[in-house]
Amino acid sequence: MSVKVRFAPSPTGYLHVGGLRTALYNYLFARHNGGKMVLRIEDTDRTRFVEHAQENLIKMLQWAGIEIDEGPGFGGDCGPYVQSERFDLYTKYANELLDAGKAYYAFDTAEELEEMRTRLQSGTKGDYRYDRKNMRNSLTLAADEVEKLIADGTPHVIRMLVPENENIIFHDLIRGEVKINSQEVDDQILIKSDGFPTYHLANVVDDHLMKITHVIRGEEWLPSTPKHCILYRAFGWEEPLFAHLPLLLNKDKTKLSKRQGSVAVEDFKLKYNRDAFVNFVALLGWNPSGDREIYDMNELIELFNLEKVNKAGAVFDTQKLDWYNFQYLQKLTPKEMASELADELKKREMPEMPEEYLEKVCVLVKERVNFIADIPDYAPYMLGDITEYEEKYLAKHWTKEKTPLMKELIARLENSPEFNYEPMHELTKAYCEEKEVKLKEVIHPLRLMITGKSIGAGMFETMEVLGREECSKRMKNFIEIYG
RNA sequence: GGCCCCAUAGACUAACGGUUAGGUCACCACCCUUUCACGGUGGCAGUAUGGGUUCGAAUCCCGUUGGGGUCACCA
Repeated sequence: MSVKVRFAPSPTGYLHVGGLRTALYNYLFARHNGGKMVLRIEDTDRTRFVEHAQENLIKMLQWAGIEIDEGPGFGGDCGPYVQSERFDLYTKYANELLDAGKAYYAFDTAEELEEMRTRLQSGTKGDYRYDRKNMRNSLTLAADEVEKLIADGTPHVIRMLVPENENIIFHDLIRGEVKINSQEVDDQILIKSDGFPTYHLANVVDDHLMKITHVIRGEEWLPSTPKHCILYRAFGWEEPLFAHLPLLLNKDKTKLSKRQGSVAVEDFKLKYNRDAFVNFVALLGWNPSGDREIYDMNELIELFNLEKVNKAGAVFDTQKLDWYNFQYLQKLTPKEMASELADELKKREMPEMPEEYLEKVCVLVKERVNFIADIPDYAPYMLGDITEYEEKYLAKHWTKEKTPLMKELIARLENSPEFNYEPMHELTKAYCEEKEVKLKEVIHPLRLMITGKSIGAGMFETMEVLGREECSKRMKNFIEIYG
């Protein structure tokens, strides 16, 4: 049987990085096995629906390079792929369970349930499960009474009838055998009083109908998997294979959440290189063995397997992500870098510059920044006039006494036949020998004049990019102020 | 609290009974050097704990401790 997996998010806002990783693993698994990737939108909670969330979800998946084979707007034989459009299906299957005596109606109000919980809580066990024997439902009420309540339009839900004292065993591809006694499983609501299904019902029905072979999802679903198993059994359907992925964690090891930093993929999209981000996320919880760190999408597909997915959660630490960004930044072409830099300039409302020039700037400083967007801060002097001279640097490397020495060097540099690295370097070295000073003695003052900062790329490379005219202007300007 | 899952350095991880426990990020030092980086070399730092099983355990089993997840008419 060919592999078919699904990513089934709720359209409740942005795409969470944890969700993206789940989607990525599903995708890698599907592609590795020549299978299909389904996108299903789980929008059964109408109160949490967010406009445009679906489009955003899809946009982010596509940005990450995750291709969808079946889903809303992607075609496929098992549609529709949006649960709110499958409404009738769930009612039909719920009724099937009702008829088979594997589900029942319940008429309890929110207050009654609340009461029930406080009552159970005060008991010895701390058991919050639905007390089916003492509540208002079709198990405790007479048949004609139930009929009447429904006919009167009394709000009601459908609950699944969990078998008593039965061991629910399922095999998880990552965790091995997991066993839970049905005593621990609640009589889960299948159909809410608004007629919509809950996640559990919709999920099981859809996974079955869509012929999903592997359910790969986050570990937070592990505790409710027995419910799903009970449903598969009640319907007499074959269960898919389950794989519960380790969670992505905050620094304090709790489930990754918004409170402790960005978790929206769109935020990362703004800052990070796509391939760097995917590479990083792929290796959070999975590793193909070996000492390599850099993998492109095709390699990830080729190497991915569920057996090597870890069991323990992984802290989402952006420090390493920054390093990945640096690695991928080095691989970009000058043109790609220049285009990013141009975008950044625009964002900062800085003057536009010729692409050719920006390319040179990027090549000059790329191994000194983790992000292209850092360049305007790292080397503002490449993108505009010098606004200040770093105080400490000035104090350390400049005194008025240096004026004659520097003036003559400036004159020679200005007249260098080629305003390039090599001749200027040679010229300056020769000058230092002649004057019997170390190269450092003149390079620091030069850097000060040209950049105003103590850090930066090689001096003559920097001057070459800036050009003869600009450098000449800056050197003269400096002498005028401090000479 | 009940149930479930998990446990290799600060972080990500390798090891699938036999290694001086390997790699990467971060941090530190040195080399390179024209400052800062890059690069190179080296360093810091780990099998939570107690028992078993075994000739031999990070690896298998049990207990303990610790952490997490989950217990909704949310997914």
